[in-house]
Amino acid sequence: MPDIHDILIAKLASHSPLSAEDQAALKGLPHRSRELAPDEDLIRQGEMPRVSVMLAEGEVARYHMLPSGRRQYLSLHVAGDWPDLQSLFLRRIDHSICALNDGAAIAAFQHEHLRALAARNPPVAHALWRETLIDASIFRAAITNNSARSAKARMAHLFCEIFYRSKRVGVVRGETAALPMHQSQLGETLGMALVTANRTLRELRRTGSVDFKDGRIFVLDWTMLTGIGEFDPDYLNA
Amino acid sequence: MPDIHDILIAKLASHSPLSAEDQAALKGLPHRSRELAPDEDLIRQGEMPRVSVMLAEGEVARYHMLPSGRRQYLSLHVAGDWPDLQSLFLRRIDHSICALNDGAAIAAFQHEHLRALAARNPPVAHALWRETLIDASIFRAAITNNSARSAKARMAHLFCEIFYRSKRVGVVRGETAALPMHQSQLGETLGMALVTANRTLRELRRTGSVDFKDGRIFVLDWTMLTGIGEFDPDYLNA
DNA sequence: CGAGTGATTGACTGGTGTCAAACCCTGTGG
DNA sequence: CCACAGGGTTTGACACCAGTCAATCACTCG
Repeated sequence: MPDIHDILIAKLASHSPLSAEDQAALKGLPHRSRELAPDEDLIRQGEMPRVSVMLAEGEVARYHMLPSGRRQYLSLHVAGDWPDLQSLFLRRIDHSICALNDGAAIAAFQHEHLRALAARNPPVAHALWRETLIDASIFRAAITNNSARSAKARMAHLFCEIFYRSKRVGVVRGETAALPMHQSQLGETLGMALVTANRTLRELRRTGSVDFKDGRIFVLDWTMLTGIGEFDPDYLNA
Repeated sequence: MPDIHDILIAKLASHSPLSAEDQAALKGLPHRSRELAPDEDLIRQGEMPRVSVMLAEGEVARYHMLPSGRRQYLSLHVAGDWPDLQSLFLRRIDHSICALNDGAAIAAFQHEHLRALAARNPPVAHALWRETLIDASIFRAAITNNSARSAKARMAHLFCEIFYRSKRVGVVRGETAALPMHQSQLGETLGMALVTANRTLRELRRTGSVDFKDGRIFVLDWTMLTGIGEFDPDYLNA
């Protein structure tokens, strides 16, 4: 497993300036690492966690569970992401987070340690705060994607986002990125039925811009794909 | 116009503990107040604002503008909300915010003042941070609403949320709350065409649980309405 | 080789979008 | 005071996209 603190600092430094002193303070943060079993819930809707985790490896997803049993995925996370940093200042968490397959490893940081560090080190606080704001920005993009775009554009946009974010943290191999989901889960992310997800994927394949199989995205024509999905990465950088 | 600092402190104190000292510090924050013209954009997509605003009165909405010209509303805001606190730590803002009608008044706080106060006063920082996290929680609810619910449930859920949030800040008169939108805008919020919004509203009226006209929601049967919309306010409190 | 899971396709139905017209209300001007 | 214009709402007709049901195919695993 790669070094937790390296990932942590690389991620925060990628959007927020951190002095050597700030970085040292982050390195001093105690944490507990562990691997997640496939499908294991890291946090469940309604819980009041006392730790926040950074994803060190693999992919996890946030989701809502509706009364009907229908699952709605809210966002996907790659190495360096803090999928539940939201819980640092929310009493009760409104969603669950699960590992998508068997490669996920996390580092858990106690809320009290994070809060104490944030209180005495404003640059670190700002970096973590910004991390949660970029999350919010991704949520906004998802509202628009699932509400205002055609099925084809929606799926293309999702592929673009995951590929782009994976590339930024260096987990893209060649022109393929991991998206360890089944087509039914793709549907539960994009707000469409399994059969529609399958047919939409067929349409996307026909364009020659992208493929998706065995839980991986294969980008064949990035320019075309971003065009179909109206993808503009501005919202990710912030 | 009501006193800005009263609204500010009431709102933050409603979810975060603030000592007398914290409250005094907030009262010391300089700000500029002004009214917004109907449809006036408070912030535009792509800008890099140097202030964040708290809404003192009226209603404003965030939205994305798509290349096609289609508008997607992301969230609605009532008195006490900080619709663009997100910009405090985001370089470039990915969405616009506009006044919905002619009653909106705002108080603008300079980013540097907010950051300085947050740096030297952790409880205030936490309160503001939490404010942005509750925002994110509302975004998540919108993803699920627009992706996984029927048109009828979707609209009912929106009405519930606006009514509930309006009630919490004391702007509900009788059993009606302001939602100063046309049906076409309702559609652009819920991801449906104008005609569908109109027909969905007709269905909701038939249930006898709610009415919507002249930019106001009329709640006739709260229990039925929350049932139709699967509304659970947990995500708002946090 | 059979069982099980996920992907794919077909047939059918129902919901949603588009186009278009009629209606309602309000403000304006003759 | 009435005629008219304009914006918003409501309704109808119709096409089409998307959901459901169901069967088949492909692949892996025991």
